[in-house]
Amino acid sequence: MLNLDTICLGVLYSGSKTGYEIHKIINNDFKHFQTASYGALYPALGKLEAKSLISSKNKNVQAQQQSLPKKKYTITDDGRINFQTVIKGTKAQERLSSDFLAAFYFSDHLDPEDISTLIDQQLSTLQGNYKDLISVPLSTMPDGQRFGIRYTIAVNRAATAFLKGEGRAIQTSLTRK
Amino acid sequence: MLNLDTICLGVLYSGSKTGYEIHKIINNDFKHFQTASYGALYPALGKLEAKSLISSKNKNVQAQQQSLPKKKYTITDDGRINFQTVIKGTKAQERLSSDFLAAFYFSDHLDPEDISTLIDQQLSTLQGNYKDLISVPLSTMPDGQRFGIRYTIAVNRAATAFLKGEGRAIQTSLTRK
DNA sequence: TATGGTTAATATCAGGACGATATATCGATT
DNA sequence: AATCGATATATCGTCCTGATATTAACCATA
Repeated sequence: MLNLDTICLGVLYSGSKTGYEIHKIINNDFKHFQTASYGALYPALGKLEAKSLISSKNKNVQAQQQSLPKKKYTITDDGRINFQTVIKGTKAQERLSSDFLAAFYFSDHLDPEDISTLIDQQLSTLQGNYKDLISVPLSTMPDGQRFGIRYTIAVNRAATAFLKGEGRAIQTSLTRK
Repeated sequence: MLNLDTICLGVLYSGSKTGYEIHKIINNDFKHFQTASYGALYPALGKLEAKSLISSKNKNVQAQQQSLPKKKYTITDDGRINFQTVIKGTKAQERLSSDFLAAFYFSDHLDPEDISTLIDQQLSTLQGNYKDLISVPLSTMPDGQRFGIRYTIAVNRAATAFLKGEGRAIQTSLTRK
């Protein structure tokens, strides 16, 4: 699986950014396939800098001995080479971890209201994601990125349709017990 | 998110099992929503036993000082109570981490053959998953579990259909560059 | 101009989880 | 008797999450 190091290099490929900005990009633009916490991000950036795949420069020049330095990170030539190599070797792996499906697997231990709540929560998550996905400017983005968004929309639609069509049925079926 | 402790309790709820058996159940029956490595599983079982939510017994009685003990784990009454509580409080959260979509996001750095390979790999993964999903005995399983399988099948079908329908188009579109 | 609230920004830590590696046991076939 | 695949436990380095803490910059309004 791709690790956060590579994702960071990919984000920095198009221009220098602060850790905070990288975090925002990953958890907004990439959120349908990747997220990252600060607890993972800053160590990753530190490691990349130690390996000279990125470099950093303080935003405020005179703020030498500031306690929180506010750096801007820039990808190096080595970093670009490393990214190209890794991304070309990437396999189409993916991993889903779903509490929604886990809860359903163990639904013997739930009562009908719980089932109802789960379906409502899942539908609301799906609809939130959908809203985000259709709001991205498809026409102005690269083909590969657009393809990813449209793939994700197709999957999202199927999930929503299934829940809307069969959600009620499973609730009544489970209520009958 | 549900952690592995709860998943283990859920697996042991229906009967005593070895760590190896628990691993097999999670990575076969649960694989569409959860996986677990041994490196996560054995520490989790140790922790659960320390908390008296499960107990263990050596399979071979006379094998006291055996180097690898071969234990069978059993859920305790406290374990059952804990599981019921946690599963009832579960929210419909899920997290996808996809190298397939990440690679597409960065497809500027790939050439047409790479794109081709990625789509083939993803289709083959989807078809493998599909085969597994339709081979489970839907008619004899609890409603909640069947619902989860059918939901997963619906999503899988949509993904496959999208890739089959539009995969060729994206390849030619990216080749034109 | 001060002050105070929101957003921008960096950092660390405990606890979970993965992936690789090592090792031991068992049953069946050769 | 040998050996091979399946069963089985365990640990370690590394990565990631989620929580928490702290600091800096920006801007409105009193």
